[in-house]
Amino acid sequence: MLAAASVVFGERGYAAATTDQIAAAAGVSQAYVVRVFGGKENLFVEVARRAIDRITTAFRGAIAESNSTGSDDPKPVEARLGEAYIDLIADRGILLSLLQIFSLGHDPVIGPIGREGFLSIYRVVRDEAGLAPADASRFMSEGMMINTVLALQLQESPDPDAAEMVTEVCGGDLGRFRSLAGTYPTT
Amino acid sequence: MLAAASVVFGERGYAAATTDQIAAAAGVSQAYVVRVFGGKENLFVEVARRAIDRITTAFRGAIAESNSTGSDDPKPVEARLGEAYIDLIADRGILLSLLQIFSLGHDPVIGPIGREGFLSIYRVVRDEAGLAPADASRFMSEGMMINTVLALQLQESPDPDAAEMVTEVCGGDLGRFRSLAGTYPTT
DNA sequence: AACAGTAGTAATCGGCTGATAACATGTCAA
DNA sequence: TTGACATGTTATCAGCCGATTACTACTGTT
Repeated sequence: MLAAASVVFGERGYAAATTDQIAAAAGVSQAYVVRVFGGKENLFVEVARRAIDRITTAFRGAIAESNSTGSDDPKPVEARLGEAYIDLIADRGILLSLLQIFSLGHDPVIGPIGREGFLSIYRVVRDEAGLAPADASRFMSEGMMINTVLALQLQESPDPDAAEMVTEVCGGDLGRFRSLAGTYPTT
Repeated sequence: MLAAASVVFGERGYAAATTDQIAAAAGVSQAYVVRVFGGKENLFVEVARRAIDRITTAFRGAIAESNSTGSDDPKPVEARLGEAYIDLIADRGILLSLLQIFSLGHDPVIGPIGREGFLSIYRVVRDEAGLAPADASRFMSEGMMINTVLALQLQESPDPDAAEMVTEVCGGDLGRFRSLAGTYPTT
C-alpha cells in the first residue's frame, strides 16, 4: 500500500491524489486504506518518511561501496553518490513525493519532516561521505537540479538546448538519463 | 486576480487551492474567477506563464544593470543574477507556483509550459548574460537549491547544520535570506 | 465451542468544489 | 434612447472524496 501510495501521490500530487486511487493501485478497498493509516495525511507522512529513508540508505550503500574499493579510486565518492541518487529517483514516485514534501514546507506536519529529512541527507553526505561543507552543499544543489530536470522530463526533449543542459547536469552521461525515461514503479 | 491566484496556488498547491479561496483573496466572487479565466486550469496556466515571465524579465534587468556599469566589474553577472533571483522568489507565491509547475511536468498542458519556460530561462542566462553552458547549468542548479531551501524554510531553522548549508548556498550572505523570512505577497 | 484478534469489504454520508445559469449594474457609441 | 458589452453578483447544482459504520471471513488460542 505504501508503494502504491508513493506512485499515486507522485502522479497526482498530495491533494489531487484520492484514497480511492491509492486503494485501486494497491488492490484493496478505499475504506481499508483510510482505516489502516488513520487518514490521508498520515499516509502521506509515511510515504514521505520512506522516501527520505530510501535516499539515506542508498547513499550509505554508495559510501560503503566506495570505501571497500582500494585506495585507488577510479571514482570519487561524489560520483558514486550521484549515480545512486539518479538510479533511485528515476522512480517517479519517489521523485515527485520529494517535490511534494518541498512544496509543503510550510505545512505544520509535513514541514518539519521535510526539514529534518533534508538535513539528515546533508549530514550523511558531509559526515559519512566526508565531503567539505562547500562540496556537500554543491552536491545537494546538483541533486535539486536533477530533480527538476527529471520532473520536467527534459531528458526526453528534442530541443538541443535541453540536451546541452541535461548533459551538463549528469556529467556527460546523457544516456543514463535517457534510459530512465518513463521509468515507473519498481517501488 | 492573477496575483491573488499566485499566492493561493503557492500556499495550497494547485489541486488544493480552490477557486473560492482565490476569489476571496482577490476580493471578487468565486463564479467570476471561474468565468473570467474559463476554468481553474486556465487560471493556473496564466499564473505559471506570469511567474516564468517575471524571472526572465528580472534577469534581463540584472544583465542590463551589469552591462551599464563600466568595464570595472565589482560584481560578476552571476552574482547580480543570483541576487535578482533571490529577491524575486522571496515572494512565496512565485516560488511555490514554480514548484507546482515542476511537479506537474508530466501534465499534458502544464508540462510543455514548464519545459519551455525552464529552457527560456536557461537561454537568457547563457546567451544574454553570456555564461558558458557549464556555468549556466551550474547557475540553474544553485537556483533549484535556493528554491528548495526557501520552500522548506531552512533559512529560519535554528539547526547549525542548516545555517551552514544555507550560508553556503547564498554565498555567505545569510542575512539576505533571513531578512526574507516570511515575506509574503507583494505580488 | 467460544472468544478474540486480524484482514478486509460494501454501503452510505456530509461537506466541499468547480461550474453554470440567471440576473444586476454601469458605460459608451450610434 | 437604445442596444451592445464589460463587470460583476447570487443562487444552485452535480459530482467527488474522505471518513464512518456495520458487516463478513479467517485464524489461532484457551
